[in-house]
Amino acid sequence: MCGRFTLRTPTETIAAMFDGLRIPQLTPRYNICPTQPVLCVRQSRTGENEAVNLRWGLVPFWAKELKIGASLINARSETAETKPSFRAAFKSRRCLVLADGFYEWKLEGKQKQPYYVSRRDDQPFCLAGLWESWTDKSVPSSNSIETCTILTTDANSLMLPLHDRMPVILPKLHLDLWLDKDFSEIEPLKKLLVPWVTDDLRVYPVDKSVNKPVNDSPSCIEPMSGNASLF
DNA sequence: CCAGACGTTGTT
DNA sequence: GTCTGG
DNA sequence: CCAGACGTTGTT
DNA sequence: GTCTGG
Repeated sequence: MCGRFTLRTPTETIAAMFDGLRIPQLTPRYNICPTQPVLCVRQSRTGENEAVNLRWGLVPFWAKELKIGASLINARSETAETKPSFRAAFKSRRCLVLADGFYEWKLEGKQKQPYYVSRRDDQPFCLAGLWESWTDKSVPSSNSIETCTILTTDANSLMLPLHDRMPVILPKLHLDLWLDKDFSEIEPLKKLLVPWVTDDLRVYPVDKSVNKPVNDSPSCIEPMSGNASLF
């Protein structure tokens, strides 16, 4: 779940969400895939928020190969704080992954139909994430690579027809606590990782062109032709 | 002690 | 790096 | 998440 | 079927 998402909001709008935080220039993205750079906000060493692009798919610092990250694009919020791959990041390397919609595939007969989930007002939102830094020790003097993963939780009633899990969307009220690298009390943090229950999301089927990672255009989020929203 | 795993998803 | 299994 | 590859040799 | 790449 949550293996593809979008970020098509103008750079200035994202910056405004974080009180004018400096954001790397964005180009609209309609089909963000694992292993690609994704826009994240985290707390810097000095305690200020910073926006950075991180490779999607967390690679634990002890991993031997980068490709391990391809299977760690999501982390279960119920267990992340104890899993060897995630627990260190959960304590002190939490981040937000910026998105304004995500895709889910539903098995319909033999076909997998993609659906797009976004806010009715098309505003962006923050997904709860973890980040990690990894260095390839098999290649002397190689640079470190920073990677991230998106936390998941139970699906809400809107998503349940598609899937039993959904990404954790954090409300503005909780962003600061989630980002605080010096706060490491597990239970208060876990209480933030719950399904988004407000009714401001919409879901509709889209064309299968989103299936191919190479397709990255507004057509990915166009409602499927001849079929009004089912939700 | 050393060796080997360490994750999620969906599907069966 | 750290835990589990042998 | 889905799509696409999945192998070796020798030669250019 | 399973792994890699995007």
